[in-house]
Amino acid sequence: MKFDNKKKIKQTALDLFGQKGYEETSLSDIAAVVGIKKPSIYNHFSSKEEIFTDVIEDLIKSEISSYHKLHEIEHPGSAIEQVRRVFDSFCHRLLTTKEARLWKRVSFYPPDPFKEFISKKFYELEVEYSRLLRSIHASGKRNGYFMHIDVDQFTASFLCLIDGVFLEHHYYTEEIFKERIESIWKVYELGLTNNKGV
Amino acid sequence: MKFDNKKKIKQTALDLFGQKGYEETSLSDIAAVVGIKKPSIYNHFSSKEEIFTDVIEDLIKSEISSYHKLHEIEHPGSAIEQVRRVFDSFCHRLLTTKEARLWKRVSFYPPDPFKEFISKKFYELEVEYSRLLRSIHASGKRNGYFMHIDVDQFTASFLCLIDGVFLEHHYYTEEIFKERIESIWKVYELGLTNNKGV
DNA sequence: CCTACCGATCGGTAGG
DNA sequence: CCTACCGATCGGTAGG
Repeated sequence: MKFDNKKKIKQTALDLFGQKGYEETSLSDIAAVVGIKKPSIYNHFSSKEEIFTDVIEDLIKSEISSYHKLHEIEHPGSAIEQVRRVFDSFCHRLLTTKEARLWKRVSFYPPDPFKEFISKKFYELEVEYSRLLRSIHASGKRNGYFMHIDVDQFTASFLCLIDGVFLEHHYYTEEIFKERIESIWKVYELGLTNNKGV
Repeated sequence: MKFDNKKKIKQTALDLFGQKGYEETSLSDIAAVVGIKKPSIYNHFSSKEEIFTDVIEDLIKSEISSYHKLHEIEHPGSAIEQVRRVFDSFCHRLLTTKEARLWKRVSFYPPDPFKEFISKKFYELEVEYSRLLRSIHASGKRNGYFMHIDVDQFTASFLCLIDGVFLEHHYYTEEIFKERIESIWKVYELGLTNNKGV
């Protein structure tokens, strides 16, 4: 394949940028994994920055298309079951894909030359998150859920939950983490289903 | 003052390590802010790594003593009011101190040579968090709160809340952030005060 | 795709 | 506290 190494460079960059960070990953590191020498990278990319933007661009596209899919499929069950399903799907993606690992790192600590670029991409993704969550909130509301929770409160609390879970995943071992997820969900679910005034 | 510059180096390192990260901060950067030349740093520290561990050690001590204080003072009001007060105090610390900014960065993405060191310090802090939250849970329980939430669920959900809030702070402007905090708290409070079965 | 090389910068040392 | 310097490594280029 003619473009095999270009793909390999991008996959390796995705992995190493996510593991060690952009600045801490050298082009020699990437070349070594691909099995070529550093200058050969310049046959495919004109700079390290171009590799980064290419990789991020790909990753955003795949995130967006995955949220589109989540949005289009049928959502059987109660609103709470739907939220739980989206929660699981977000968590799974967040915890298992290299794309999510890199995206979280750079949205949290963007490398200096990319601050503006990252924040633009961040708001593109936000649109997708919000669309999905708003639609769940609306359909839940029609069925008598979310009595004391408006759509902005729902969206904000859900995204905070996801972010918190993501951080916890960094701190704890797999076993402890799974227990914690259930504890966290329990309290969140109690919040969503509270039907009396405060 | 004889140790003036040693203090200045540590304060500058605290600031720059938190802003740009450990690897991205050079000793020349630090020296420039302090107003000396790079080699003069070695009059006070034997290596860059020593500066880092010194700074982190200080920061952990000050975090722990601040949680001791939170733990010792009187906690008037309902359990929910107490939790909100601790929430505000965590948030305030997290969002305004250089110590918290650096600590979050390195606990989340520890520089390679310090992975073990950081994880040891992380568990020291956990002990303090847990002590405080467990005591609030116990006193709340005695007054009829937390009917459906055991102490581990409370602790896990509270720490997740705090971590989520911390990430949100990175993403949004101050105004949007303050709205989001209230939305997030609203749902969390509904969770804590839910008195009916699910 | 490679070897050979560039200027800049890094953490750290020598010597005063 | 400084100047002067070290070996290593960085992103990137020349030339084939």
